[in-house]
Amino acid sequence: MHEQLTKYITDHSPLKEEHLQQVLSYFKPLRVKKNTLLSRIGEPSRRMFFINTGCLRVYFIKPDGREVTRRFAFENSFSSSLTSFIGGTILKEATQAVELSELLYIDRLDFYGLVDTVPGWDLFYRYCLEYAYVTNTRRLEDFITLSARERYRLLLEENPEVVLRLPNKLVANYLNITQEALSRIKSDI
Amino acid sequence: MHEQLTKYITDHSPLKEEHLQQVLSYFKPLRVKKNTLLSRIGEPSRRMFFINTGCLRVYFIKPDGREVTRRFAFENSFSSSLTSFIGGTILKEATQAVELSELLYIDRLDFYGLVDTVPGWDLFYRYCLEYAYVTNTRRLEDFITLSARERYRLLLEENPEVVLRLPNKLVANYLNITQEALSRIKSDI
DNA sequence: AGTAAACTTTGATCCGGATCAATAAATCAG
DNA sequence: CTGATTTATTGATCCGGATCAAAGTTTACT
Repeated sequence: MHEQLTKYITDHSPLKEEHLQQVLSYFKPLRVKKNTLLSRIGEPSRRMFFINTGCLRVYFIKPDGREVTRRFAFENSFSSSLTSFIGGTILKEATQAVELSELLYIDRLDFYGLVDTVPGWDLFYRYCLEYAYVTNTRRLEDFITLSARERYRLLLEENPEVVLRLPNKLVANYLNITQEALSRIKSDI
Repeated sequence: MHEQLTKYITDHSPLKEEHLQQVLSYFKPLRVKKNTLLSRIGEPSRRMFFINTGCLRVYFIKPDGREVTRRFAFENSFSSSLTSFIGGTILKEATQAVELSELLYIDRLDFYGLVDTVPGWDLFYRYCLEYAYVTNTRRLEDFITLSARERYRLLLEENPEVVLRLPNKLVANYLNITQEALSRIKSDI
C-alpha cells in the first residue's frame, strides 16, 4: 500500500527508517471513483494527497462561474492546494478525481506536526515548496511567452499523458483556451 | 544600516538576539545607481538582496529578445531570482536597479549555510518560500482571469507605487502589454 | 443494446490587444 | 541650456482566439 509513497519520500529526502515509519503511519488510504470531489472551495484546507493510481485535478472558479484548471497530478505524485494548505485557510481551489483513483492522504495538522518534530521531514516540506515554486514560475512564464498552439505543443512534448489520458475539454481548460480552439489546433496537421 | 533588515526578519520569524546578530553579520552593504545591472542571465545565482531604499526589477528575456518583467521590489523587501537561487543554477532572470538604491546582500552559500545551522533561520527561509509561492500563484491567476485593463486597475489598487514611481514602459512590461495599450487604458477616463 | 447526455468538430463573426507609423513630450549628456 | 535620445500618445490596421451556432460523435446509464 505504501511502497510508492515510500519511494517518493526517500527519493526526495532521506529519512531514517524509524522516522520514515513514523511519517507513513499518518497516511490513510482512500479509494474514490471518477469525478469524486475531494475538497471544495470555501472549506478549510485539510488534506494533502498522494496518488497511487489515477489522476487528480485542482481547479478554481472565475467570477463568471467558469472553472480554470490549475494542474493535474498523476500516480506517484502529491497533490494539494498549497496556497490554502500553507496557512490552513479557506480553499480557493477544489480538487477532483478525474479517474478512478487510489490515494493516500495525510491530515494537514499531522503534516505540520511532523514538519516540526520529525528530523528530515522539514527538508521534505522544503523540497515540496521549492518544487512547487519552480513549477509555478515556469507555468507563468509559459502563459506569458507562448501562444495557445505553442503551449499545446509544449504540453504534448513534456507531459503527453495529459493529452493522451484526459478528455479534450480538460486539456483545453488547462491550456486556458476553448475546446473549439484546441480542436482546431489539433487538426492543423 | 541594518535596522530595516532587522525589523523585516524579526517580523517574519523570531530569532534569538545572538542568532539574529549572526545572520546580520553576513549581509554586506551595496549602493548602486539607476540602471545598474546586479546580476546577468547565464551567470550562477550568487546573491539575495534586501532593499533599504530604491527599487529592483527582475526580468527574463523571451526567445525573440524582448524583456519580460517578473516583479519589482521596493524598500523593505527581499529580491532574488529564487528559481536559480534554490539550486545555485545558472540565472534565467536578470536583476536591475531601476532607481538609485541602497542594498544589503547575502551570498547564496552563506544564506544556505545559515539555513542549516542557525536555529530559526530555516523558518525564515520557509516563510520566504511560502510567500513567494502564494504571490506567484496569485500572479498566474491574475494573468489567466483578467484583461489588460483589469490587471492595470488591480495593480493601481494593490500596488500603486509601481504605477506612480516607475515609467509607463516598465509598468506596461510588467502587465505584459505594450506601451501603446497602457497609454490607451490610462486615457480611458 | 438503446437512448440520453456529454463531448468534439466545423463554420461564421467579433473583439482585445499587437503591430506599424508618425508626432509630441520628457529626460539626459555635454 | 540645448540638441539628442528615449519615452508617451494617437491613429490605422491586423490577427489569435473567443463566442455563437449547428452537426456529428462518443460515452454512460438502466
